[in-house]
Amino acid sequence: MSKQLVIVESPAKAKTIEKYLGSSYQVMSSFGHIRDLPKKHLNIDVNDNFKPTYEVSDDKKKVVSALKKAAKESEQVWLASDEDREGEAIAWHLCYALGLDPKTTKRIVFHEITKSAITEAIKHPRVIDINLVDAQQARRILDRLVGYELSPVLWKKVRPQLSAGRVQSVAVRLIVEREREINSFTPTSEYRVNAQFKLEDTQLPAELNTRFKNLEETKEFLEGCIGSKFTVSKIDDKPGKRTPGVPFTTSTLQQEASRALGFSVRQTMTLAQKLYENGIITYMRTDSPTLSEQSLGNIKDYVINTFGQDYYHRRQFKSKHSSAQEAHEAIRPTDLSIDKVQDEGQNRLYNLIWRRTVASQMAEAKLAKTEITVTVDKRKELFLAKGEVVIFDGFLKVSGRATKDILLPKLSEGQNLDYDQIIGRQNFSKPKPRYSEASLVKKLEELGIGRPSTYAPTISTIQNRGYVEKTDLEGKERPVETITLSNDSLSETVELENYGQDKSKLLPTPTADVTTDFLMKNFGSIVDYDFTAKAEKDFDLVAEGKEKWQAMLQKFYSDFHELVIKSDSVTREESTQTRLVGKDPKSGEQIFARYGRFGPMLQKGDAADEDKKPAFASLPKDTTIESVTLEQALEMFSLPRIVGKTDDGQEITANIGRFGPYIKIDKTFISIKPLDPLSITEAEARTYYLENKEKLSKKYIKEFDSGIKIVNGPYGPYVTDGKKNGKIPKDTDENKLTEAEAKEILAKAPAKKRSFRRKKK
DNA sequence: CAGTGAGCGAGCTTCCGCTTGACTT
Repeated sequence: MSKQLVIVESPAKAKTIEKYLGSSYQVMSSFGHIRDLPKKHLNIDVNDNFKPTYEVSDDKKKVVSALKKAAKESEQVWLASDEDREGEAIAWHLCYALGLDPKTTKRIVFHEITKSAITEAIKHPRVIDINLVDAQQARRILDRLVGYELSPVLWKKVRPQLSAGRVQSVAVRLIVEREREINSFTPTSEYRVNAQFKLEDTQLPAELNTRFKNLEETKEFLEGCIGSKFTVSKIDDKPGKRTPGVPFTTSTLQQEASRALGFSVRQTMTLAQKLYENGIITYMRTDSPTLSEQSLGNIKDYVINTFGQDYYHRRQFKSKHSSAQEAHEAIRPTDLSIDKVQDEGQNRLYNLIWRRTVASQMAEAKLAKTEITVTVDKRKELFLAKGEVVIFDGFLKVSGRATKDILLPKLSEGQNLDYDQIIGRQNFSKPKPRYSEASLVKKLEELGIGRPSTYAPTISTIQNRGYVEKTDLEGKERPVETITLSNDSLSETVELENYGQDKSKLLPTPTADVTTDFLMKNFGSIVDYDFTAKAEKDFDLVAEGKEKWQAMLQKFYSDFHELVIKSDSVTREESTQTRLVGKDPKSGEQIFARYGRFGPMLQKGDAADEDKKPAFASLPKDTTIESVTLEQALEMFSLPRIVGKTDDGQEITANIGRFGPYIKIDKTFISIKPLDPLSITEAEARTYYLENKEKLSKKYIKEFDSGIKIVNGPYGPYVTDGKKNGKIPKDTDENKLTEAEAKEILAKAPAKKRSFRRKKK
């Protein structure tokens, strides 16, 4: 029995390829990387040419032993991991884990999963490209060095458990700097003027080609309009066009799914993974917009058969980003005749992919654009009316992009017009927008930072480490001045406009501010926006065999490590941005604002004073280390504040704690976000107390005499004895559960996992 | 979740990139 073993990265891929290759081939998958640097410790000997220690990852032990067994039973092994840096390294690691010779083992690659591509690949095997492997090792080791030398500096200088890395620290920096830009932004305003001209049975809306600096200039213009003659001076007809979008890559799919469907980056990837596993779409982690020749042919047939020859237009695509490795093709349907999938979320995403793919091979939409110019005889400014009508829909037939025709009325040059009304309205400038998950991914891709498989995890990491919070922001109101000309008389009004609302945006926490400042000051070269791009150039030199990876790393590391050593002399006072706010008039003690172990805080008294422990308090709402005043600080030290009594006579106190403002009744803490403990009234506090009581009454379904409780938890009802929790089976009614049954569930439940909570004093 | 924060010091934390489950009590 002569067997051929082909090893790919993805199990879904393995299934498809096996079909194409026939029975003498067995196709297995490695499930991605199989060996890595162990998580604990650096595992790189910086004194011995950066010698790495690799080991088979825990979760890959089973996979590796299965592959080993299959390899032994095979006559020939074919390493078919992806054709990129990581894929080459996977092939190389496989050689070591399976006991194969990396110099002779057959290595094959293909960019698309089609029968012809795969049989062609089998005909042209090569051996592992060790230069490409070395480029991957350089990338891997550099990331480990940066991550594992920089993070401990943060533990010491800023706060434990923090992390830093080539990708995440830049992502955080982007968000921090954008927020600062927004906060220091002062809106300016200008005045736009819009006219409605009267026609027999319709109106002509037009906007003035000039914007005025202030209300006076606007008023002067409108006064000049009184008694003026308005004349159609020019009617300009121009052709226009619209082009379809490029087939999806991971990043553009995430952006479009967010824009059109409101999906988070993670949601999109989970749904896409399902579609891929079911064979509905091609691989979803790709940086290439390229369509395979075979799929181009299929789309061509589909478009011509469905819409006709006029609607077809062939286009092929290449990535604009130099960092792209293009090991896969674009994300597209595997079979265009599938137009629906069962699951609703998957179906919505699939629809997006289907439409984008087909539209990319369709003709441009043709538009007829019209611009009508209206002159005002006493003024040099012009009114412009713009119209746009689709005369050939082309790709718009399937793209799903809404287009609205703006049809202008038929007019002739020289024709005079009367106005119905002319309105001048104040218009404020806006700061750059905050980053959303999707726009952050877009920015990172532009900078060449991160890879398709890491966008979603990176967004999770910066949130889990407490650098970023996904937040909705309430808007504020501001007055907007409007001046209207109607029937030759002017009237001024002031309206209120809502501005500054934001939904699901990434906001930096104080931790992000302090950490970014620290990194910028002491490790500027690492958080530089070009750091990755520069490193990539070096990796390319290694991949081309022009430089040894050890030499490349040595150059990087000697500079980097020096920064690490130098950073040791930064005082905690500096890294925590300690600021003297003032003196307590009562005790004369100094009050500081600074960044503490749990975020920004206030400190009264000097820590160096051995006799007296300093007092601590939270920062008041909407203040920062820089902005908090002495008055505000003193108020915070007056907390906790006695608010009053509950109707059953218990004392209510209010304070701010780790999780924000709260009230306390006996031993119960109740969060009062967004209220302020300094201003909450007794009545408000009582309402919170009652609501809390009601919630608690619903939490416990039943309590047995033995102390065993049936509780309504966030994942469904469960049984607890205080030490262990047990899940109630779905087919059991929690309301009818007997004590004996509850005990049985508890007996079977696994011991509570050890939590990593901090030890209490 | 649970209402801290100095300092002392034990022992812990941490990177990026490639894959898919397991499944929260």
